[in-house]
This record gives sequence, C-alpha cells and structure tokens, in this order.
Amino acid sequence: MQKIEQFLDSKDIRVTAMRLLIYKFLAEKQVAVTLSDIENAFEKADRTTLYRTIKTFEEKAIVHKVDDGTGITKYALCEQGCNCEIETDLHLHFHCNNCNETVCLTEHKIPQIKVPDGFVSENVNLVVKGICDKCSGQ
Amino acid sequence: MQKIEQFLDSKDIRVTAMRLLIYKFLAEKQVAVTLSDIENAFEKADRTTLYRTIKTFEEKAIVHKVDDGTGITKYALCEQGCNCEIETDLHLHFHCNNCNETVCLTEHKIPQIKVPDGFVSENVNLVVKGICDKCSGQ
DNA sequence: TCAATAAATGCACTTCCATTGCATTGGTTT
DNA sequence: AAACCAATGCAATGGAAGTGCATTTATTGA
Repeated sequence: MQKIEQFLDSKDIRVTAMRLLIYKFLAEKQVAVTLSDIENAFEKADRTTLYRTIKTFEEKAIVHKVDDGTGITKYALCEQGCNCEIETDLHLHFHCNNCNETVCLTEHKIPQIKVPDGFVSENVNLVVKGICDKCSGQ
Repeated sequence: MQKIEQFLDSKDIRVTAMRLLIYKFLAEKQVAVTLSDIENAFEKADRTTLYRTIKTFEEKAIVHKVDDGTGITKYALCEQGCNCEIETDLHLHFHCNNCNETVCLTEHKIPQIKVPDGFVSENVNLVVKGICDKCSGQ
C-alpha cells in the first residue's frame, strides 16, 4: 500500500484512510463507477466525503469523469496512457446496454474529427454503446 | 402553418395548439434545447405537458435527444438527413463552451469506430466541444 | 346531436443525483 | 500545547426527470 501513499503524496494530496480506501476501490474495479457505487461500497462513510474525495481526485487528475449517456456521472482512474488533460490523447468509452457497465478503451484513440469553418474543437467525447465482451459471451 | 399540421398528422400525432407551438419553437431554434428552455418560452403551460409533448415527439421520431455532456438532456428537430433510428447515419453534435449552445452538425457523419474483439457496437454518441462559429467571431 | 370513449392537459408529488453551508474532528506546524 | 488548516460528517437545498390521478378537450359512433 506504500505505493498508493507515495502516489497520492506525489499528487499533493494529503493521505487519509478514506482516500486510500477509495483509491483502492477504484483500482480494483476495471470499470467506471458512479458515486452510488462507491457509496454502497463504503456505507459507513458519508456521501459528502466520497463526493469531495472524488472531486479532489478529479482536480488532481487522478480520475476522470465519464459521461456515458446514462445521465449519471461515472468516474474512472486515469491509468498510464490516460492523459485526459491533453485533447489529442482522448480515449473512448464503451457502455454496455446489457450489464450497464462502462469501460475505458484506453488504447482506442478517437479519430480526428473535422468540424465546419468557424468552429474550434477543444475536446471530444465519444461513447460507443452496445454489448461488452463479457455479455456477448466470448 | 398548414404544413406543420399535415406533418404532425402524417406522424400519427393528434394536432393540438400546444404541439403546434412547441414544434414551431423547435423549428425556429437552430440549436438543441432543454426542457427548461421550452418551459421558459411557454410559461403558461405546465411543465408536464411540455415534457410529455417532447416525449411524444421523440417516440414519433420528430425530435431526437442530444446528450452533450452538460448533464441536461437537450432535444433537436430531426431534419432532412437525420435518420436518427439508423445507426450508420448518426451525425455528431457540437457543444459551445462559450455560449453553452449545442448544434447538430447534420452533414458531419461519425466515422466508423473500431472496438475490440468481443464488443458489439450498436450505437455511437459523439460530442465535440469547443467554440462555435458565432462565438469564435467569424 | 348527444352520449361514450380516448387522448391531452394540469396539478401535486416523488425520486434521484449533485452540490453547498456549517459545525466538528483530526492532523500539522511552529 | 496552541494555532491553524484540511478532512469529515450532518443537514439541507436545488434541479431535472418522472409518475398518478383528476380534469378538460377532442373524437367517434350510435
């Protein structure tokens, strides 16, 4: 666990028990999670704390928001290869209509999108919906 | 206005004053609108009516939902060239970070997106964010 | 035309998620 | 140990989405 502590420290975040737990939770999950997911996993903790922890993580570029179109914001750890601040490095997200899970397809970059004259592209969000590998049974 | 009446009729929708007004409102706007936008435009009408009208329009493929990542659902008229039921015909949406407006770039189709083995793509949502032509000043 | 029927509208309420203010706790620093 | 600041917890708010039910309005058909 020393690793996580060092990591948080390197991000200028004070290490607390709660933050370690939440980070661990996110790291174990391979999918983007909602605040409710975290809430269910830590019923002892207050919702606000979780909310603010995630917000802090987001500000420090430890997690990024995932808008998969379900209307509920999800969050996923920024892994190696996830430079979510950099426009040209955005990956896409896949939302499974069956199990309702959303995963980052980090290795799949978003192709260059052309926009009409006068429009300036700063950011791109691309969500593919369908059936994920687990649900399609292969 | 006869045109609109005929159009609604062709979509198997009963023509009412409210529906004509809302349709006209959507047609005049060149951008995707939220329920609140419509609400503000028709303060005399009940929100539920507007909500259900839009829902009806959506079911009859008169409007389509636009999820531009603001967290608030927007709606835009399906124009010629908008076959929003057909997967391969999806256009992309542009959200302006300055004026907060979202427009359909109907003529810009979403490129084919490759997903990993085992994943089945059914639907794609692509939102480009940045500065729109009006705000970029050209 | 008038009754019967169905759809559209309006009102009240609920739920869910996101967010904030304020008090309190706990850890750091000097 | 005192002072300070960040983290946590509690309570409450706000906004959007959605639902149930009563009422009005329009359509149908006897």
